[in-house]
Amino acid sequence: MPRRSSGRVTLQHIADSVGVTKITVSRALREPHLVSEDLRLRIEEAAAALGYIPNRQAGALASGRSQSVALLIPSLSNAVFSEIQRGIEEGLSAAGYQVLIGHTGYSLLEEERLIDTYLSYGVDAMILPGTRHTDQARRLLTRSGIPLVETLELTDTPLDINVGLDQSAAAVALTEAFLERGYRRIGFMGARLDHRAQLRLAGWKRRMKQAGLSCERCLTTPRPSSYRLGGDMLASMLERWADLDGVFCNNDDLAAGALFECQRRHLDVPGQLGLAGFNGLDITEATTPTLATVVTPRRRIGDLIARKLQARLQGAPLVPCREDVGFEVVCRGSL
Amino acid sequence: MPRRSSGRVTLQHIADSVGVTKITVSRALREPHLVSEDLRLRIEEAAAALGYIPNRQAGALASGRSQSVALLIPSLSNAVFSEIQRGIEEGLSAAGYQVLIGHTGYSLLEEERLIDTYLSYGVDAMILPGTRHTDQARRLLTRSGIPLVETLELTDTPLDINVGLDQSAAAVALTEAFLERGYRRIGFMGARLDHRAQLRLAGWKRRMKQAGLSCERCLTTPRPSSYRLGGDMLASMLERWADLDGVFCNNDDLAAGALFECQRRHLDVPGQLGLAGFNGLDITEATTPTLATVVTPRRRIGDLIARKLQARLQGAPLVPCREDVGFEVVCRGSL
DNA sequence: TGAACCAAAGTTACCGGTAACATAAAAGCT
DNA sequence: AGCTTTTATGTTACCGGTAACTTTGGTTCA
Repeated sequence: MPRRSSGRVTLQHIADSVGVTKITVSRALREPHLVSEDLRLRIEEAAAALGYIPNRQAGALASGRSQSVALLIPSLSNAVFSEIQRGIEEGLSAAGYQVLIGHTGYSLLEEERLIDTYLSYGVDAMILPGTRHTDQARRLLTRSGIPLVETLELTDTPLDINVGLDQSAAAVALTEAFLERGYRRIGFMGARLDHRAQLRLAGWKRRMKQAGLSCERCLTTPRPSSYRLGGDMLASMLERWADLDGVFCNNDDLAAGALFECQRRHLDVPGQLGLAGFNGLDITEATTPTLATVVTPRRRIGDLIARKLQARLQGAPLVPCREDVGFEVVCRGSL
Repeated sequence: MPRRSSGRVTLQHIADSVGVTKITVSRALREPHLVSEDLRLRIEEAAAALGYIPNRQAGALASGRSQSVALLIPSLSNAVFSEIQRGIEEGLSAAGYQVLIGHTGYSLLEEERLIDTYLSYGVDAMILPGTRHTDQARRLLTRSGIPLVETLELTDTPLDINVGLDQSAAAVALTEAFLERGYRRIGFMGARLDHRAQLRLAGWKRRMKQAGLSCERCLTTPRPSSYRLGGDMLASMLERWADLDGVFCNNDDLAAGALFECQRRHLDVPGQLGLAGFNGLDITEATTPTLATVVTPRRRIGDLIARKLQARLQGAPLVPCREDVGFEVVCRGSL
């Protein structure tokens, strides 16, 4: 296997073509003010003419900074993250960082594997979904010494920066909305229960118990959530608990699926059955009727993460912090 | 700014602790069969005990191979890609490759920028959405000499590997389905027309003209597609062309949004208006009625890309090739 | 006029690995 | 036994950049 000495243009090539040393070229490209106007122009010209592409691996190796940040998300198909990501990316790319995306498939073990991988890529910071990690993951993260962000949920013991919302309180508030409207035999439907989902389930249970109501009408599954699944689960629930008068769906996809199933059965929503989802995705405003949900300020989460992280990357000290971005219960047509 | 000589464990540390040179450690970890059993075990033990994390930048720099592949997608929120990606990732991660995801935001210029970035990361291959690129992008790609994949659409002049389907023919076939069912005043609705969408529009037009029907009932917008937008656009179209009897929606999101709008207006689908989407996402099987669509074999595309790419990465020569994965028109309840 | 300073380049060493070749000891073969 | 092979390890150089320090020559200013 021969070395790839291929056609790749290096700093040295530019240096030779201009008649200087490579460090001068490096400076001209990174810190132009340190190089004389005339020379700088000749170097830039030569770089363009030769088609120079910097080698970030070499740069990162030499400088100890990779100018990249890892963003771990549970699943690419989880729409909740696309807006968060947009905020992060806009903020960080302006500061010259590249965002590397990995997805954990909702598995803490896979998260651990990814942490290892991205550390070996030398990322300068890492953004994680959630606040629960394997012991080994915690060890790796702590040892690495890089800035960290845990997001979506809140914790009392953040590793570093924590930006999220109280999932459980949000679930309580949404359950409250059911109660205010007179629903009593309210069920809960959840798929692929990650920690956030479990917190929401706990919130629903808490509020139901507090109201002296039964929590038995609860159906969960480890399968990934989808529209179809929402419909199937609703069917099961109606069969099992014929007196059901409302369903708290763990997320908007399930809620939409449940709504479609109601339409199929000519079951009036919200008259015969109240429905609500969680997250506030686009679809909740589009269906007929529109879907009640808890809107999470995802874009703001992304922006906030970018801001906080930049400060840390620029040397702000590690002071574990916790930012509650809040939530908003939106009661649309389905309640 | 001090060098990050921090606590990071290197091959040398392991070597010192075991009493060998670092190349032996390197070998023990990468090519275990070349190192004696006893020594190998001691090295592995030391590596684990010290918490060694390899530095891929250094490895890539020295070997000229980064064991990573860039996957460019138009948008993270585009569900069409999540399955394609799953196939790619499963195939390539088994072969030890890391998939780096970037998103172009449907912009060829942004794609060009990303190509530059990922080349500077030294990726060993690149997977691109579509077959159209800026001149500069083509130049960069060709010069890089790495294996390339262009996907989703087909071209007669692939850069390297081309895996996709004939978008225009698929649109013709779907239009055909409208015609067979007696629809005549069929409109077309499209948002954020990337090249694939334009090809579909062209297919619709072709078939309509061939049938001697009008193509005037066509509404497009550069805005990103969403459920809401589908509803809004349908409203505009109904206002403008009161006699509309069917709408070919450029994708499933728009189709679902249009369906929701019909429900709001108590407009019977498919009785008063026929609807169809494109891609075959989960939602098309969930709505009431279910949505007609063209199902694209996304998972197969992903698998095929992984297979073809692996061959190239293992040294198969560059022989431009074109793989047509086909499509399937599925007429569900909305037609 | 000469010490102090600054701007603009250059020298050297090093980041943490891997390739390619070299060596030493053990094993196989006639 | 002596020669070739094989196996297990080491030596050296290099990948393509950057940090830190040094050199050179011109300015500033008392």
